[in-house]
Amino acid sequence: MKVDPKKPADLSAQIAQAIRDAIVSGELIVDARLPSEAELSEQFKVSRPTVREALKRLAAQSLIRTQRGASGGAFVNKLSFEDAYSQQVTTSTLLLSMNAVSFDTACEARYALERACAALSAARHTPDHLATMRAEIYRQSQPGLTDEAFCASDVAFHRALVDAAGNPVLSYQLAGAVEAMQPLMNMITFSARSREEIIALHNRIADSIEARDAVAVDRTLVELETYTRQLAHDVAERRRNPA
Amino acid sequence: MKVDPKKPADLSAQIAQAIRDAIVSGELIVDARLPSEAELSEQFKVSRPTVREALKRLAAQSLIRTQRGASGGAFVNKLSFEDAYSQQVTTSTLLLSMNAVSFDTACEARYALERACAALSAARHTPDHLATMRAEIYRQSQPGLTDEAFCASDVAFHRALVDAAGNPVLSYQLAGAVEAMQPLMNMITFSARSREEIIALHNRIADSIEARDAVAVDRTLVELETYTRQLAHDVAERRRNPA
DNA sequence: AGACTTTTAAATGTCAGACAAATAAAAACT
DNA sequence: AGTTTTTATTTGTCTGACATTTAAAAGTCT
Repeated sequence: MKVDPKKPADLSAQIAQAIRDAIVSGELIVDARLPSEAELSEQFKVSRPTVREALKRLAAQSLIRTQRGASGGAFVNKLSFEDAYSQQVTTSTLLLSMNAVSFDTACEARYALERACAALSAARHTPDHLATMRAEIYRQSQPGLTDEAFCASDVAFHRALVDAAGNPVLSYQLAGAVEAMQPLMNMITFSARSREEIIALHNRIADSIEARDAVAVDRTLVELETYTRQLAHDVAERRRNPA
Repeated sequence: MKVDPKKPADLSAQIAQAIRDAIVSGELIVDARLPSEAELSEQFKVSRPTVREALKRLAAQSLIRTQRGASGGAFVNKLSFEDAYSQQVTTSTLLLSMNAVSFDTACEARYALERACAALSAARHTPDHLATMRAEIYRQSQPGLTDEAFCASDVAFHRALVDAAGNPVLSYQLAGAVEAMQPLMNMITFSARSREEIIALHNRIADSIEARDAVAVDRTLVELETYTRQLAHDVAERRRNPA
């Protein structure tokens, strides 16, 4: 591992990249201990603060963890689905908020992805998943629920639907997309009437899942997408022209 | 923004989180300039190296960019789809390699996601996307292509298929999943016979896209998934029992 | 000998101060 | 007015030091 002192990038960025490459390529395996900061600064011929900046970059990506004390140091971190998931949520959320992604675009993506696992969820769901979905539907039907709480429960419902597919890779990818949409969803004020409608659709989805009827799940998700986009459209219309 | 000196986390992690929160909440908007490192170290009552470690953490997530010189400093970065995409690829790749995700699981996720945008791609593709797909198919048919190059072209083909959906959010989510699978795919040695088969399927996909026949695209993707998994299964079998 | 306590060494976390390098704005000079 | 020079600001890097944590080694007592 070397660094090029005449490259434009910062030394700490170069060092971070060198170590990152070593991890991705498998040269450094999970739980392997990196050389100490003092040793790294010798190897790379830079000062300790520079090495530390590089290590913090890697820590920010959950690629390493550090431990103090004797026999401490920096260790290659086993990237868990949860770590990856939370990173994805942060990234997706910012991406949506910073790039003026329209509600329609985000919504379309979300439901397209969700429909991708509907068939698997119908086939493989366990009683657990179904129970979670029913519980969230019940919560959604409680009167006096704030819009935020309603949306949060909506996210939990769809999360359960995705998890029911029993594929952790799918869960990690989709849950991020679904959760990232929550801020956009929160901009919608749900009338009592629209909540009823959504809950009815959720019930149909749960029923279809229980009946292992993939086609019905898909059809209902399409309806839910259409309805959600209609709601957003109405909100936008009312904001433009408050009658 | 404050930090709690008796919290377990490192000061630099706390400061990074405080600034991250300010960005996510919209308190700091895109292209806003953060206070200089000297000012931040005063505000947070920590030294400059500690502030710098915090800033490097944020830079690693593409949340800020820094510029040297007068009127330089750290600026809130507009997270581009490309930045988000490359982060996702890194994360997904590591996730697959570190968690012993089976080929079947990853493959299932990949094709489930890809089929999610097949209908949109059939409906919305431009001549550009189709041309890219055809070009990659042509490249795949060249003799003497290494397995790595064949896989890379495969990724490019599927990338074009996903992009044809015309939804950048979908592209960002899916392309990461597809690309992350490449290392797993590279473990397969493609015989001349299997390449032919895959190219034939690619051709059928391109034809179906051109005909805007969503059902045919979906059906062919299912075939391709089945075939890919069969290939991987054969490879595993041959490795276990080299006849 | 065995269990408990103390010491020690190694490592990260933090700090202070300094200089280098880049860069834009201000000043000086045609 | 246009060009060059100077200057101030800010990040990038280095050196050296001390604080804190932690596991292992050494010591001590029963």
